[in-house]
Amino acid sequence: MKKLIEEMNQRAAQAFERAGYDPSYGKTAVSNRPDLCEYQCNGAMAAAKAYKKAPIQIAEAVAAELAKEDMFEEVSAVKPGFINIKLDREYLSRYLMAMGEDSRLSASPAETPKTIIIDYGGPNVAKPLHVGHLRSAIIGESIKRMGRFLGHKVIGDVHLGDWGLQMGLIITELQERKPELPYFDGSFTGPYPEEAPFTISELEEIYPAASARSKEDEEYRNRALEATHQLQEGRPGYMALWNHIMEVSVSDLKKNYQKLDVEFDLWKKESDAQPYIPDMVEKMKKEGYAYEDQGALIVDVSQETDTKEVPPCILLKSDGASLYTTTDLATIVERVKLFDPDEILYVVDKRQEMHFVQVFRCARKTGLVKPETKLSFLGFGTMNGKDGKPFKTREGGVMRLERLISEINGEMYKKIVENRSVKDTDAEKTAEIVGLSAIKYGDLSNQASKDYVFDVDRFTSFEGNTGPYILYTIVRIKSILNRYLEEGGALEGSVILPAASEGEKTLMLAAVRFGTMIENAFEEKAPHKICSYIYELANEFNRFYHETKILTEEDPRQKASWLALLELVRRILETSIDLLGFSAPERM
RNA sequence: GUGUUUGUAGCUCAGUUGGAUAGAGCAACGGCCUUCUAAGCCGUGGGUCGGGGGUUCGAAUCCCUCCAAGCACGCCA
Repeated sequence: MKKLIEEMNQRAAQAFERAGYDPSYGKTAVSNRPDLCEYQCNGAMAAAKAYKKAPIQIAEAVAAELAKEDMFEEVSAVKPGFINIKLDREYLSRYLMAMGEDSRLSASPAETPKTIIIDYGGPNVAKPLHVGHLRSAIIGESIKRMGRFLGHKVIGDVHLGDWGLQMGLIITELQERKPELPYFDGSFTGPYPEEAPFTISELEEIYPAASARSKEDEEYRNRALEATHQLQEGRPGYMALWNHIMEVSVSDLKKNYQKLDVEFDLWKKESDAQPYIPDMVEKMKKEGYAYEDQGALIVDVSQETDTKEVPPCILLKSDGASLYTTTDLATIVERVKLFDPDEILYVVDKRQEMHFVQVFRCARKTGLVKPETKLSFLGFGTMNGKDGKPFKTREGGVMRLERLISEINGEMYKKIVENRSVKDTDAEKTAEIVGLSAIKYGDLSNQASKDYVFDVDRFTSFEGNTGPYILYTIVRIKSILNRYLEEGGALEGSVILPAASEGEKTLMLAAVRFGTMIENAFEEKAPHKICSYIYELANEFNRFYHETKILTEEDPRQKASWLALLELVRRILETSIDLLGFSAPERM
């Protein structure tokens, strides 16, 4: 369905035309001065220059034309040349009813649906998820949901790190500890044991230990590098170990992502891209893109316009092994082959931006992707503690995601039990739902690209711009709706009457903005715009709620109208939080 | 050093892509519950939008410059 603002723009354009001006000046926007008007059009001031006329003169002429439309309650031209607009109440209520009929709540589905692969997650196997993985998961999941809501085909890929040096480190450390295992015996002909020689917790302890040692012990590090290389060459014992690591690790990862309500369509990994490397490298060599430099095989990706030096892409190290870059390029080859995507979006720590600039340039230059395929990078900032430094545990270590979640849930549980008389059986479940909203909303309400302060106390608060506040508002609405239904009321076919008060109209005007908001949020890959929108909508609802006694209203048509409005607001809020990646409980 | 990002109220953040008097929340203070969840609502105080220059009817927003902080800069991922 047509969005209200589009309808208004069209009328404004016509009004400009009728008044003798170019219709392109007829752009309207939500007012930034709600005390003066609901919508504004500033086109007269822009037109003043072109037509060499006083802006107020133009504004008055256009306003006179605009006032003829029954869509508006009031149109006026003000001082320098603003055109101030108030919407007609009947028009508004009719529009809201139409919105209620629309499965997308007035958002337009994409004209040309695209296939978009989102690469988010990026955890390494054998390493526990820590807070660094949180942002990628949360932001990526939200963008995935937004894209789908707008009709795109969005494929989420976890893109596991299973092939780099960390695997060599684990193998080396394991050999150090249990040299008698057959995996290290080059003459062993198999079969290898079916049972993994470690548990997930052992694995999670092995990696950091190995990583720490490799930083101090050069000989050890070289062995790890060699093991990595041999794994990549397909040495049977190492492959068998790799399989064990994968099994143990992936099931653990799946469990953890599930807790976050983050779901990947693909559980692809770096190693899946390996088969594509030889041909890709060969092709780049043959076509003259790749050449040897200081023993390594590189592709120059610098451009004339660069304001600084962009180092070349290293395809193969001097020892012949591939790297992160190689794998990412080969992954692009694989994705193009399997899905022919219109866009590949990487939701990654912004510190990796340079790496992706190189990869994208290389992929374009060497023709890995079609010229029209978009390769985009959404870099997010660091999650800091209250001290403004990267988030750590109290002891100064890396905070595991599991622990963060359980601490938040514990905090939430305490508050719920303190404040309300929910049955104890519900409290824990509710704490999980509300806790997740606290984490996700706390993250997503900030601009993705900026660093932000993760403040447990603030995020778990029920006051202010927080997830729990939004949920509380939804629960309030649901509670009224349920009561109404229990009384035998019905929501179907209700007529939404013109706003009976300013508060109600303000709520309605906020509701109407959903469609433009969500399209813009997806366009800009900006979940925080959903947050600020629903916060505003929730505020307007709470104001309305406070001044309006809904269930005791005596006029049945008015009552039914308000409930229809509440149902619409509920749907907008619940749709929005679903797009953010969390949900609301029935009670809290 | 080069490049890049950021700098808005005591704190945490918005700012509809150049519009009117820069907004929220927290914290502080003061009101509102026999009535749909007070986990709420209403109000008060709080600002040289890092500094300076420029572009124009109009700048937190665009350009220049300086200051401060973060981050990245060839075989880690």
